[in-house]
Amino acid sequence: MAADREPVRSSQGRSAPISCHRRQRDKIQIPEEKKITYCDLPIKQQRRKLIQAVKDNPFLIVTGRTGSGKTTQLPKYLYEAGFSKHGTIGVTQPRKVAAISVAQRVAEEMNCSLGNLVGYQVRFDDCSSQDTAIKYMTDGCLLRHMMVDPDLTKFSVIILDEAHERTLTTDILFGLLKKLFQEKSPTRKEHLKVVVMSATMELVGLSAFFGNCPVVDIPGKIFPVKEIFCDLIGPKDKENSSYVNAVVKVTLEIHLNELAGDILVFLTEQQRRIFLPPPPGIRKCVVSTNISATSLTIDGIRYVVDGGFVKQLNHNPRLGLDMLEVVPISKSEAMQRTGRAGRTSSGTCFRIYNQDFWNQCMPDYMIPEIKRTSLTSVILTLKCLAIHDVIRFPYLERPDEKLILEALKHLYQCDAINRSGHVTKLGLSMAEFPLSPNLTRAILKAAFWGCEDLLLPIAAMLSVENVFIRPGEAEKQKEAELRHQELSSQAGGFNDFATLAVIFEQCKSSTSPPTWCQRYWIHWRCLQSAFRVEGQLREIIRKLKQQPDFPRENYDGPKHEILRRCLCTGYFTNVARRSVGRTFCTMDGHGTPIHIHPSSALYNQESKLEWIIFHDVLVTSKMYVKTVCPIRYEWVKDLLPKLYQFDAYELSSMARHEVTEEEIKRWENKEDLKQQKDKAMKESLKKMQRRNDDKSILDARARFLERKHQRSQGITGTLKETD
DNA sequence: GAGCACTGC
Repeated sequence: MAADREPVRSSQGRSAPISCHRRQRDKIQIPEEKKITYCDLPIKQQRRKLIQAVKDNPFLIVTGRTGSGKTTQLPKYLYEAGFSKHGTIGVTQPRKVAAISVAQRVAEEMNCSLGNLVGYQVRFDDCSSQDTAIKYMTDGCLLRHMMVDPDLTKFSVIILDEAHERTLTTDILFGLLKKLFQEKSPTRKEHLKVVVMSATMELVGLSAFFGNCPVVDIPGKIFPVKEIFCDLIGPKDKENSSYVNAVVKVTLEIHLNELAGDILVFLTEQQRRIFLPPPPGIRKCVVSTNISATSLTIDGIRYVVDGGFVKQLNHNPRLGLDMLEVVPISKSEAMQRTGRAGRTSSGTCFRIYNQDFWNQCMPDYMIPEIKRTSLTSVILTLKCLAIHDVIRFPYLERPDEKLILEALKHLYQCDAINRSGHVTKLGLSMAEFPLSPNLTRAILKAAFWGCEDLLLPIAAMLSVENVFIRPGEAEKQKEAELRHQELSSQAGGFNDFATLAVIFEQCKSSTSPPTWCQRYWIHWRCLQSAFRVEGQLREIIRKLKQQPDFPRENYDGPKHEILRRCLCTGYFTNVARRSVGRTFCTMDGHGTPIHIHPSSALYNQESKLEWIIFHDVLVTSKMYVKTVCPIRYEWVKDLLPKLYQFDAYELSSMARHEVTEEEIKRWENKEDLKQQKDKAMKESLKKMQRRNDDKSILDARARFLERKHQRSQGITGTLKETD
C-alpha cells in the first residue's frame, strides 16, 4: 500500500498534538516569507518525495507550518515534474488576496509575467490564459468551474490549500472530489490528482476520508513561545463578555513591565481605542479581531494577548435565523495565536483565561462552517451538479440533518426544487447568480416582468458590505444619521430596499461619486464593488434572456407597486405581521416575535404598519430585522400556503429511495438506541436532581422498583429484537 | 434606541 511507503508517513495512528510550532496561518506569512529565498525553504528537501507521492496516489495530504513553502513550491515542483502536460495545476485558496499575491510571487520566482505560465482567477479578475500551467484561484471559483466542467477535465492536479480553515466551499470540494473518484466517471481523466494542504487539522480523519491516503509532513522552524495563563477569565465567564477589561489590563501590564517588543492583541470587535500611557520607548500595539481580517505586518511582535473569544455567525435551523454569537475560540486557534509571537524571535503569549477555561470551555477544533451555516445555496449547487441525494453526500463531517432539511424546504419555497426534491428549470437559472435564493427569486420575477433594472442595483447593494458609515464621534454620528434619513426620504421614506436603489443611482450619476459618498456618509469602496456586482448580475440576466424559453409575463398592477411585488416573490418566506405594540410576528410557521432594527427607515413607524417583508435577521439583544419594506397582504396571500404545504420526507425522498432496506433497518435501530440513550440520560439527570431533595429519598426505592419493572417489560424486549 | 467577525461566487 502506498501509505506504507517509507518516505511518506501514513496518518494512521498519528495524533494531532496541539503544539505551538505547528499552528499557522498562511496569509500573514506571505510578505514575510518573501525574505527567505525559496532555495532555503524546508520543503526543498522533500521535493522528490512529494513528486513521487503525488504520482503514486490519487489523494495526498501535505501538512506543514506557514513558511514551509508548500503553497508556492509544491505547484512549481509538480510543473517541473511534467504534471501540467495533462492539464492545469489548480491551487485553491479561501481568500482572494492570498490567491493573487501567491500567484504573483510564484510568477516572479519562475521568471514569467503573471497570467502566462502562472496565473490566477478570482471573481471579477481572471488573470490566466491558454498557457497557464499553474493557476491559483479561490475555492469558490473552482466550485463555479465544476458547474461547467464537473469532471475537471482541464486539470491535472487540484491542490486544496488552507484545508484546516474548513470553509464551507472547501468542505464541499472535499466531497465532490471524493465522489469524482468513487464514481469512476468516464470523462474523468486517469491522471487527475488531488492534494490537500493543511497547517493543522485532524489528519487521521482527513486521511481516512480520502481512502487512508498518505500524509507528508514538512517540518519548519519557530522560536520558542512562553505560554502564560493569566487567570482573569474562568469557565464561569463563558457567557460573560466583560473580558475586554481583562485584555486591557494584561496589555498595560506587558507594556509597563516587559522588555521591548510589539504587542498583538486579539479581541472580538474593533476597539475605538485602547489607551496606552505615554511611551518611555515606543511600543506598537496592534488590536486585531481576526487574523484573516487584515494583513498585518508582524515583524517585531513578541507579545500576544489572547482574549479567548471569537464572534461567530451561526444558523439556527429551528428558528430559521442567523445569530451572531460570541464563543470561546478553539485550542487550535489559540495555538495559532500563540505562534504569532514566535515568528522573528522568541516571545510570550498571555492568555487572559485560566487552565480550567482551556480544559472545559475551549473545543480542540472550531466547528466547521458547514455545520453551523445556512446550507441553502450550497444544496442548490449540489442539486445542479446532479447530486440529488444531498443527505448521503460524502461530507467530511455531516451537517445536522435538520440543517439540510431546512435548506431543502427553503429551496422548495423559492421554486428552485420541486416536491420530490429535483432541481427545477428555475432552480438551474437561480444557481447562476452569486446571491441568496430569496434575492435571486426576486430578480428573476423582475426579469420575467421586464423590470430587472429596478432590482439589480438593490441586489448589488445587498450583496456588498454595509454601505452606511457610522462615525464613532457623537456629533458626526448625528450628522451621518441625518444624511442617511435624507436619502431614505428621497426613496419615499418607507422602504429600505428603495433607499439602497436611490443611493446606487444617485452616486452613479453624480459628477464626482467619491465626493457624493463623502457628503452622504457612504462607503465609496462598497459602492464601487456594488457597481461591479450589478454589472455581473446584469450580464447573467442578459444571457438567460437569450434562451428561447425564457418566460415573459405581463404585469398589470400599478407601476409604483412593481418593485415591492417583485420583492414579495422572493421574500415571502420573510413575511411578518404586526402583533402587539411594536412587535411583529413571522409567518413562516415559527411565529417568532421580531422587531424592526433602529437603522431602518421604518423604525418608530411601526404603528402605521401591518405587513412587512425583510431581508435579514440579526439576533443581538433582541431579534431584529434589517432592510424592511411594507407590503399588502394580497401580494403574498397566494404565496403563503407554500410556507406550510410541503413534506420534508418527500423533499428528501431521493435519499430514501436509494437507501437499501437493510440500511434503513440499521438506521432505525440506531435511532432506537439513540432515543433510549437520550431517555436514559434524562432519567439519570432527573434522578440526580431528586437525590438532592431530602423528601424524595423515601420514595426512591419504590420508584426504582417501578422503573425496573417497566424496563423488564418494555425496553429490554426491544433490545433483544434489535440484537 | 442600536452598536458587535470574516470570507466567497
